[in-house]
Amino acid sequence: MAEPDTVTRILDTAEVLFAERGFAETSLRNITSKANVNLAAVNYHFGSKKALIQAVFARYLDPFTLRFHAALDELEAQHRHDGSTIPLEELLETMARTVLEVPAERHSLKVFMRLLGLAYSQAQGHLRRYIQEQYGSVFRRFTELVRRATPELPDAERFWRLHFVLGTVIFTLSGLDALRDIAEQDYQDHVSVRDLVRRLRPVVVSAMQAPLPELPAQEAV
Amino acid sequence: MAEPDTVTRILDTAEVLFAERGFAETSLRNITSKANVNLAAVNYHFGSKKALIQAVFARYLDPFTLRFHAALDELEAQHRHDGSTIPLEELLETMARTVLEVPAERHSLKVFMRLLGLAYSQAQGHLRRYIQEQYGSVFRRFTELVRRATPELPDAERFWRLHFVLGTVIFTLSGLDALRDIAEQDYQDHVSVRDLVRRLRPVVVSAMQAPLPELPAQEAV
DNA sequence: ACACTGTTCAAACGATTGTTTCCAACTGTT
DNA sequence: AACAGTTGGAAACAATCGTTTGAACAGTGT
Repeated sequence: MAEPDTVTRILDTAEVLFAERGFAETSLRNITSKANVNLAAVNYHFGSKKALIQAVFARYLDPFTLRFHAALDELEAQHRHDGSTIPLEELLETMARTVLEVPAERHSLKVFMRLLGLAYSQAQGHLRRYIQEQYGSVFRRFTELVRRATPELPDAERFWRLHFVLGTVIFTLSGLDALRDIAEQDYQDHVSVRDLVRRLRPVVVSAMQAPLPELPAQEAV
Repeated sequence: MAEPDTVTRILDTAEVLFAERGFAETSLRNITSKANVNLAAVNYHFGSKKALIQAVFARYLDPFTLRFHAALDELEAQHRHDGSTIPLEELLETMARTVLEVPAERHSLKVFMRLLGLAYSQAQGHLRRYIQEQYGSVFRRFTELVRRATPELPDAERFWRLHFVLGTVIFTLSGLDALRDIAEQDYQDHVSVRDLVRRLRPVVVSAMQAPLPELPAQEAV
């Protein structure tokens, strides 16, 4: 088998170690020694550790945004000539399918989700800002379609609910290994990622379609 | 005003810095200089940085478990003499009330939630293990009550759904500041923590009561 | 007065971090 | 074959990390 080139070996090793231990807890020496490349290679090829982290994300997110845009194009085309709005279930289904599809090619979904979870829980959130700036457009397109699919929801309410379910998905899938251990020993429940997605589906839909909250209690202190 | 003692000053400063920047990214020198105590004070009073982190959690979780046990006692007593089972909404309501109540006294709920989020997203999860071991009993008691409140759910399904909503709550409240910024500038929506809890209520209830997923791939091996 | 306790302090320890330097090895063009 | 430019590698860089040390300090009891 032909050895992958240095850049690829670094990325492959880095994403696994980052996912396992976090960014600050993973040293460049850790990565380079496990990847069998020289320590200086990271700074040579990527410039800095921070740039390496962003490169790891880009390798997942670039193909994801591409495919997701394509999938949304197709979805919109289907519903254009009959003039119907895309139902919420189809939107969520499309997103789920794309998320499952992308890393399945070469990388691991578990790693991808763990990285996303880390990015969002990251301290001052300069990673979250990077993701928001770099990939915010596809997210805005998605939310606009969700808006048309759920006209009964006030804009602010929909915004929060989308983040509620985002939390559910990222939290669950990024902590998958630990949760799976507990589930197996407590309930003899052997669950795959696809099982989990199947379990998530009705929960997410119900969450989005939940009744509106009662009117805000008297604000002001 | 009387200066709090050294231990308290360290804890007060540490929890804020940990919540802002994470555990690995916050150095002891950072904490001690801001708290106006000597660097060696941390190792003297707590033994190690890891022990300090656990102490920060204990200061939140110890009073929480105490009050939550008491609240559940009261709830069970109310429903004992009329023989009814405690409805899910009341269970969730009680938990929410306790969570809001505890840090309100002296510390910040935002900090508490951020710490919880960090603990769960933490790498190898030795913090999660610590929390699980130290405070697992109150969580098990709660899940057992939820079990009686939702007899129609298979055990495994309820387990996963509880973690789904746990993800929603922790993810949302721990990333509150960043999300609030976006919400305000995009929707002129000024939310307080209590607003968010009000918004969470119907979503969480609907998520727990969502229809069962379509037929399992292969349940019960 | 002394000894004993718990606490604070400045200084240093060894280890590890991200990054840079300098030279050898290689690649492709002339 | 000779050169120029790119890539690889071992070593060193300065900075920062958590932790330890030993002395000074303040009370308390005898």
